[in-house]
Amino acid sequence: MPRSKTYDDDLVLEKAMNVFWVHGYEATSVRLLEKEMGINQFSIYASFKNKKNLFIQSICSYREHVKNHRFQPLLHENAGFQELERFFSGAVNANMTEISSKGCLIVNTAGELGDRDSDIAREVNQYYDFIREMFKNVLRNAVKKQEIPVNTNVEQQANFFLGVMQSISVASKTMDNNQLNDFISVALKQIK
Amino acid sequence: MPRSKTYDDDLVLEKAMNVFWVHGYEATSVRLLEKEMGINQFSIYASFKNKKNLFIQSICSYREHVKNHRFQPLLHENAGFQELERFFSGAVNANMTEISSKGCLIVNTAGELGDRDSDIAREVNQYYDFIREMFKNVLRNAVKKQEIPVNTNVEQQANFFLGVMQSISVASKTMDNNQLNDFISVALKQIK
DNA sequence: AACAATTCTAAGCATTAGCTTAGAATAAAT
DNA sequence: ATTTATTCTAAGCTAATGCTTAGAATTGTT
Repeated sequence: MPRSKTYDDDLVLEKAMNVFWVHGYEATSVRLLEKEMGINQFSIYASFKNKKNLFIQSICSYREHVKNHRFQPLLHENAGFQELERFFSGAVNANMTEISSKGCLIVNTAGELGDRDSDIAREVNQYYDFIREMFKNVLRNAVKKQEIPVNTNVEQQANFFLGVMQSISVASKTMDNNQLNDFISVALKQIK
Repeated sequence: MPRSKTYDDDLVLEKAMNVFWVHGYEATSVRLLEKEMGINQFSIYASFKNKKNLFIQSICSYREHVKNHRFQPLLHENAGFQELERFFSGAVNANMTEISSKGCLIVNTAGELGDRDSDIAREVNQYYDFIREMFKNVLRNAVKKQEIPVNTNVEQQANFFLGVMQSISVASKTMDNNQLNDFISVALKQIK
């Protein structure tokens, strides 16, 4: 009986996610959102309640985006150190191809909002916990495969690489590629 | 002949710096600034031209602040690896004492604005260049003192520690102290 | 064909943003 | 004491912010 929507929620959400990714939360206006999403303000609020909720859903959308496009090799059952190496060098190359790096949406958010908003902070922490567990699993596999020493402190190394990931997000905005390669090169060889 | 000012430019600038440090650039309104600086909007614009210029001068103020309060041991003629260790563990402890870490104003700025504004980006890069040179000097000293191997790639390690510094700024907002200690512990022992 | 449920358009709401201005207050120089 | 240059107060400017609303348009169902 009702009139049907002329847009797809997931599709416009992904476009919103990209706007937040480029401009950050505060600097993204609803006017800009309706322009980039291709729908009216009314529709935005009808589908996503308000700006903050749209942002939180954008974070979820980003999480999926990144699981499919960046973390996939690391999420394989037997992913080890080789996959970890490829992941970080891939992260640097990804920044090289773009004119100015957007960094990681979640890291950007943590930097911009800190824990000022508890709902958003919760999403950030969930994301980090997920990545820490992913790294831990990869490192355990790497030990099994004898790619890294058996006495490796997996928890410690996972926290280290979580920090490295955050650093790449920020550093890719100011460092050039040689500097970035220096950074991940040192970060990776320390474990051997 | 003129009426004399009732406030000190440097003093209110430092207060402005602190507001930007806590809230970031966009989220800091001129109303909030006049409240925290203790002077009227007119006086702000008379003394600092506009918000952006006030921000840039705040960055300079921060640079001095940090040279005197954080980098001083590293800027000593013969500062070596011991000073580097103390610097990073001190950075973690500084975050521990505060309820929620503010991070580093410059790293926050790089994260929030990227290179969207070229004037601000220039200040950020100047700051990073300064720190890279400082690290290089410290590392050269550390080699001389035989605290680290003679074949250390100083340029590479300097870029690494520049990344580490940026990471601490971001990570201190979400990681707890054990996690942060894991991070700098790995970052430091790799050079041995 | 008429109905009913929902989407869309476009205008408008109050609030806040960065910034400016007119005029009173002040203090050093004459 | 008057002048004069400057600072300060307080009000107000335009534009943008997040969000809402009234009403026209559209669609599947009856």
